[in-house]
Amino acid sequence: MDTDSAKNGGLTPFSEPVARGALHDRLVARLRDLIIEGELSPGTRVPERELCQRFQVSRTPLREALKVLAADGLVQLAPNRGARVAALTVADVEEMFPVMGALEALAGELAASRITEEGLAEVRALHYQMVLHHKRGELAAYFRLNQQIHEKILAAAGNPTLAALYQGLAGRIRRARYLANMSGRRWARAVEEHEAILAALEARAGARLGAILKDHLKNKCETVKEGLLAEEDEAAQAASNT
Amino acid sequence: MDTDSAKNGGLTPFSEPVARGALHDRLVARLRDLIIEGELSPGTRVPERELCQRFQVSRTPLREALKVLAADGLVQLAPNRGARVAALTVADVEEMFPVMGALEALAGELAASRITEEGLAEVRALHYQMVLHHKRGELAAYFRLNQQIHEKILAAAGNPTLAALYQGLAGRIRRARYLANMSGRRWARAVEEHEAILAALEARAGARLGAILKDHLKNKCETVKEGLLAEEDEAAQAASNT
DNA sequence: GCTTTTTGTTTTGCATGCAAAATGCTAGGC
DNA sequence: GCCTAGCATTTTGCATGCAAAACAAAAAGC
Repeated sequence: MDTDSAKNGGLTPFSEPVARGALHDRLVARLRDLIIEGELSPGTRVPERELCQRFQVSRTPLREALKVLAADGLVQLAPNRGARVAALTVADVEEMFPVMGALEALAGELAASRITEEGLAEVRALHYQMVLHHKRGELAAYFRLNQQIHEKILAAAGNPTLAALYQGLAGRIRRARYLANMSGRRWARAVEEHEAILAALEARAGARLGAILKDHLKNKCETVKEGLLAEEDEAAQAASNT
Repeated sequence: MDTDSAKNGGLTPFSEPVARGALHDRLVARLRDLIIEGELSPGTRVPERELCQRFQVSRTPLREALKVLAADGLVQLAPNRGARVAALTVADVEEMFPVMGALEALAGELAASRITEEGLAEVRALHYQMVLHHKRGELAAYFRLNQQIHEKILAAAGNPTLAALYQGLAGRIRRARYLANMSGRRWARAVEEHEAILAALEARAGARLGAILKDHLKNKCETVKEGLLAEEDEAAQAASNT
């Protein structure tokens, strides 16, 4: 294959000279998007040279960005062998989900006791808008609101360390979201759980909220796992067709 | 002041040409030690140039190492302003302790159901050796064994993601350990808690172990906080004496 | 005397160059 | 025909060089 025509897939018509801010930080964000969107397939090598040309930057900032992403767990760095996009296996998700469950449960407990009336109102607004998106079957918009709600709760917990850790994990599985096609029943159940979340938050029932969130996350991760399995099957089929 | 005579403080008589492995990785470890040992005071700038001379490396790998440490939260990177050693405030510890509590509680739960008889025997051996060190008043040795026990539990949980996250946080407060001088009562209590930990682990009582660990960690962090407060007072006194 | 501006120095950030390791390929041996 | 050894190419890792931004200090203005 000649350079970049294959992988770009039409998404990036021109070279992308990123604009403002600290270069390596922008690269981190840019690469993150590339990985999440699946443009950089998991398991494949990260073509350092190619990306340099594409982003019109030298290797130094790009390498720095890769280091950061490696620390975040999105890529794996082998000495003298470059970077590979970290593959998100089902086993990985099964590892991550109890951890995220514990973290989000803690966030819920803290948020229940610390959230302001204003914050509560914001969550409520987000919640009902999300419900609306569910009714309309707008999955992407639903996901967006869903994420915002969880972020609000995390913020209300008032614990940046907790938030950072959670966001790190969430970032790693975010890619899987792109291929998660929730069944109608699962979706409805998720919305129900969100009703319970809001109720617990309004009642400021920390322990209960924690338990609900833990459970909610468990279901969410089941969804992710299904999507991942489907992807793996797909990949296996593609391999056998070669 | 001329170059490096002031800050090195006599601790490093010669230049330290580190030996084998990937350079930037070694630098990460080296800098970590420097920060933990307190040679790089919190809040101060990390003298990039100086460290380059000291380690006989160029700025590129050192900068990469700093990026990694920043991702770990040990240093803070300000754009165009370089790196500062992240100060560990009491507020930080108060943020981190509930998170570590949640993580270690989860680790305990998982470990209780997954630990092998052999693993259990290892923990038991470590535990009783630790008790011995307590009786002899050997604080440093006690700390080492203590840490090993927690690592064993973490390993027994069989969840590398969880372990990595916990180790990350533990690494950040490790520095504070260097100045934590436990009172006799606190120490005795910690040992008692460890007795309970071992008992719960042997009984494979996951939930109970989780609760104990959470509590144990709470006390541990109280100790750290006290040490930190003492340090802050010390710093304040030093400042007023200037 | 104090603030403010301007200039000089240091430091940071990025690009480039070069040596070593790894990868892929070809030729030779079994 | 298959495996192995040798070589060429690519890729990684580190060092260095240069421009811009930040920091510090001195001078001008009020």
